[in-house]
Order: sequence, then C-alpha cells, then structure tokens
Amino acid sequence: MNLEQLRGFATIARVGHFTRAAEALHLSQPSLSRQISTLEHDLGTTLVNRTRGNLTLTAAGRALLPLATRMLADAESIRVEMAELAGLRRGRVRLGAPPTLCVSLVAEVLETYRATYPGIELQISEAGSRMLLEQLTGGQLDLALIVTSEHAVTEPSLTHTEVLVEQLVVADSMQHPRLGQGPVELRDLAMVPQIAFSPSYDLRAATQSAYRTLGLSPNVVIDGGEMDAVLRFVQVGLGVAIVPATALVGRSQLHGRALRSSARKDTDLAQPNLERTIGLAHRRDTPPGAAAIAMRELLLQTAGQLAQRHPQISLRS
Amino acid sequence: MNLEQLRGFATIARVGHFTRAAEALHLSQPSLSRQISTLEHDLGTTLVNRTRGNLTLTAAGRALLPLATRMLADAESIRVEMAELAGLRRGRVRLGAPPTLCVSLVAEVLETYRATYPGIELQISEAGSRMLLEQLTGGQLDLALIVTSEHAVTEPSLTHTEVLVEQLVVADSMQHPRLGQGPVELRDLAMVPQIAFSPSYDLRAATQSAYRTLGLSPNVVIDGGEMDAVLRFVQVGLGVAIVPATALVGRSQLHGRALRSSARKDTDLAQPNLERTIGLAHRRDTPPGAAAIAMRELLLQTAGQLAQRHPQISLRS
DNA sequence: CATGATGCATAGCTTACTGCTATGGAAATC
DNA sequence: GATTTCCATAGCAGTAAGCTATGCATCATG
Repeated sequence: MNLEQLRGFATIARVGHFTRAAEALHLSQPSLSRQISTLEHDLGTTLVNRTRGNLTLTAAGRALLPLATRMLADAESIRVEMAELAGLRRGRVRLGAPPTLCVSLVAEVLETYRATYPGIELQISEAGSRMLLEQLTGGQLDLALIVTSEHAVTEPSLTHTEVLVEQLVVADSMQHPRLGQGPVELRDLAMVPQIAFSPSYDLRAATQSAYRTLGLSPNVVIDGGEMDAVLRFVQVGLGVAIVPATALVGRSQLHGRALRSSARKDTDLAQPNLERTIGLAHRRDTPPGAAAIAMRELLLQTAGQLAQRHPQISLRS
Repeated sequence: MNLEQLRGFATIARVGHFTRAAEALHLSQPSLSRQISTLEHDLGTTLVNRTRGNLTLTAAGRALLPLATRMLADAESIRVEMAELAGLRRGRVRLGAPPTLCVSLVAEVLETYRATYPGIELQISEAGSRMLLEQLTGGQLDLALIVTSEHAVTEPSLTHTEVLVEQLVVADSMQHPRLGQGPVELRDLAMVPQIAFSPSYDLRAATQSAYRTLGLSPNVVIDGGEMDAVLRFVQVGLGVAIVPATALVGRSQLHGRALRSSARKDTDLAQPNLERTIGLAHRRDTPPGAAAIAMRELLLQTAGQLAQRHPQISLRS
C-alpha cells in the first residue's frame, strides 16, 4: 500500500471512471488499472465493482475511502506545513521567458507551482532573450529561461544551466495539411506558404539565418504574427510555420513535422542549425530565495517530463 | 514522500538513533539514512539535527511527527479493517512443520502473521513429514511444510507446491571449530566427532543414507538429540552436526560449512543427495480459508527473503 | 597523542517497482 | 453484426530503493 495507490483509488471513487480518473491524475489508464489491482491484492479484497457504465465501491471500498481521504489530506498538510517552515509560505518569484516557451513549459510549471505554493506571488516577464538578460542583470528578474544557442550568457554577473535542447519543426495543420509524410527538407519547404513571426522573436532570426545559409528565401504569405495567431493561421491551413518543438506540446490539431537541412550528407556547405538550446539563467552573486529554488527545481523536473514524452525535445544536464 | 520514509522518520524520532532505528525496521543503516535524506530533500527542510550522542528533531521535524504518526496509524487501520472485511478478523490456521524448519522459517513467519492478524488462532504441529501428511489427510491440519525430497506427496487428496531447496551443511562452532576453511568432503567428515539427531527426524535418515552411499560410517559421539540440544552441543565444541541450511539462520555463533560428496567429479559412484526440497502441502478438495491463504502467501514471501539472504537456500517456484 | 570504536554519509551495484505502448476481450450502441 | 467504449493484460524501460563496502568525523582510551 502506498500513497499513489490510495490517490488512485480516491480519484476513481470520485469520478467513477478508470479512464477519466487516469486523465485527472495525468496517468495512463493501464497504469491506474494496475495500481488499483495491486492495492486490491495487497489488501486482500476487491475495492471496486467493475460493472460497465457506473463503477461502484464494494463494502471494503466504502470502508477504505474515508481513511484514504484522510491520509491524503494529511500528506497535503505535511507538504504545506513543511513549505511554510522552509519559508515558502509567502514570497515572490519573478520569472522571465521567451513567448515560445510561455505557451508550454512555463504554463505547465506555473500551474503546478501555484497549486503547491499558493502563497507565493508570481510575476512573469515575456520577452526576447536579450531583453530578459538585461532584466536579470538589472535585478528585475530572479530567473529567466533564455535561448542560449542564440544569446550566450556573457555578462559576468550572470550564470546559467542548460535545461533542454529542442528541435525546430514545421507546424502543419491536421485538417488542411500542406506537407506530406516524413521529414521535410528546408529547400523543399521554401516554396510552401509560410507564416512568419514578428521580428521581435529570437525564432525569426534563427529561421532566417537557416534559410540564408542555404541561399534560399522562403515564401512568406503572412508576416509579423504573435505565437498564438501564427499557430491559429497554420491550423486553418493558411500555411506552415517553423516553430520550436515545445510550442506544439498539447496542440493536437497541429502536427510537428521534422526538419532536415539537406538529404546529401557529403555536402561541404555549412549546415544551418535546426535546434535550439534553452537555458535557465540567474544572477551569480545574489543567492536565490527558497521560492526561486523551488521554481528552478520544478522547471528542471517538468523539462525532464517534456523530454520524456516528446522525441523532439531532449534534456541537457 | 511515501509511507516508508514516514515510518523511518517516526522510528528515528522514537529511538533517537539511526542505527538502532534501522535495526528495529529490519533495514540497513545506509538505507534508512538515505530514506531520511530523500524525505528531507523532498520536503525542502532538514528534519533531524545530527549531533553525535543524542539526535534531536528540528522545528520542522517536530511539526511533522504528529502528522506522520497519524498517517501511519491510518495505514494500520486500513490493513486491519480490510482484513476484517476479508474474513481475517477471526479464524484458525493449523500449520504443520518438521522441527528443523520450526526454528527458522516458521518462527519468522508466525511472528509476522501474529502481528498482522492478531485475531487468528494459530496451531502448530511439529512432527516428521510422514506424520504431517497423515494429519493433513485426516483434516487435522490446514497446511504442512514437508520435506518433499524424502516424502513424495502420493496421496491423491493432497497437493503441494515446492517452496525452497536448501543445502545440507555442517554446523561447526565459531569458538571451538572442528573444521578448517572451505567446503568439507563427506569422506573427511566421517572421522570428525558428530552429534546425531533423534531417529524420528527425517534428517537422520537422509544423513545416514548419504554416508551409506559412500560406504562410510560416521563417528557419532552423541546420539538422539533434539534440534536445539544438538546445536548447543555443537556450539560448545563437542562435535559437528549435519543440518539443513535454514536451521542455522540467525545463529551467529555457529557456522555452516558447505558439504561436498566427492572432490573427484569423474567418479561413477552414485552421489549422495546433499540438499533437500521443502514443499507446502494442503488438501486438494477443501478450499483453504482466508486465514490459510494469507499464511501460505506469507510463507512463500518469507521463503523468498530467506533465499535472498542465504546462498545455501534457493527458491523453487 | 595516537588509536580504535562508534555512528552517520556516500558510492556503486542489483533488484523491484511503476510508468509507458500495444493489444485483447467484453459490453453497449448503431 | 460492425463499431465503439472501457477495463485488463503483456512486455519493456527508466527510476527508485535495497544491499555491501567504505569514508569521515567524533569520542573514548591506553
């Protein structure tokens, strides 16, 4: 018997559905299924009547539920009390991130962080990497996610750790695809209608330089959009866009097709860089507070989960 | 955070000592040490002040203790309530076992079983395998551990599963050793003074037949003893005795030296059998009650642990 | 003052557990 | 009767948690 199993049981009892409960727990259905059957075997009783349509608890299950609920509540109390004693009851974290990361990694992290440390004030600064580094140096930020492959951290008062490497991919619509199966070559992509980002994006510079390296100029049909608008345009089939892999996480209506610079590996031409490295920067001198340390830990952990789930994202640590 | 870690913490808080607490939990000291440091890292606070001599809890530790204790109590309640609903609140198990196993496997199993299901009445029948099989057939036992390598289960109303295979070893005193290092050959052992068991033991027949196979007759100096007496005689140096490996579990003052029948492997002579197989028998017709099933599970589990810890004992499943 | 004993931490390894994907089978729905 | 929905099972991979061996600090002792 362990807390995860009890949490699984309590969730099933609440939603009356294995599959839904698994979703609520961010777990696959078979994992939850086995969690429960392991628990049942361990306790020597069945807990849930699996009748199709509506699950019900057995007598043992009904007896277990209040105890399980209380234990989970106690576990939560422990977390809260310990966090208070560790100085995480109140405080502030100021996190900077480029727009491309705000829609995926940062959104997920903030959701969890808010739930875990509800007393901590959160401030987000969405800007380009150069701007973020300036804000960090000026003390307006505690932590900043930056594109280190574009903007090396040269400022001596700052330091950073690399968090993940993500491929650049071509976002294409599921309903109105512009591309076929398999990886796309940059040279073939140039002719396909493209949606380009606003020049303030690091990503735009990276994309342009990739094309320039191969002596190509893309067929841009819409220019200057922000992330959400661009992805929306792609979705309705106006064209495709080159985006980092994390920007497509959780967008089931878009497909991220792998990007290849050239089919011929024996060419002597310089190959454009089709991936980017994300780092987490902070000041070297000022020791980060407990709230910032917790944020950093959570960012690294969540990045690890992303990398595990998506082949186009990998860890760098 | 998990229940094992909380149990570790609570035990340390109780006994004020890592090493002692580890013993109380049947755990190695490093395992407990890491359990606590993992918990501390997870909760983001130190819980224990490691000052030599007397450990004290930090403020966070003092805050954690009552919650941890309550969760552990709840976990225990769950076990008890589920056991009651599964029909293990009251009942009876009648277990038979040969004397050689009662001192080790059975003792350990009964200790755990009694703690887990205090309402179940336990009856132990200590006898030879033949007698046990009769009692099982006659309905005077629910389960019996028997030496299947000596007494095959031929009775059609019975069935059995093999539990473990154990080597026969030579018990020798630590303080007054009769033997040198390394494995002993049966032929060399014959001259060393021996303590022999009472003829009612299956073991005695097995030992005698092993000697007879090689045309040897041992130098028996004391005859007819029961298990505890024989081991005691060995311990004070009166002689050595051939015993199954399980009989020496937990007896740190005795050493079990491996037994070999012949150094020459090319001999054509039949080799005596220097191991024995232990099986768990029960009636085929009568379905065992919940109490007996729980006993069976626990026996198999404990046998697995024994096999893991002792190279001369191995599983058979 | 050195020397050994004691007690917790660390390192390296192996096993077990828990997550996943792919797939099976039964019941409900069209 | 085909399809869909929903839970169970199988097989695999990565993490976690156990162990032994060893390190390091502190305290007692010759």
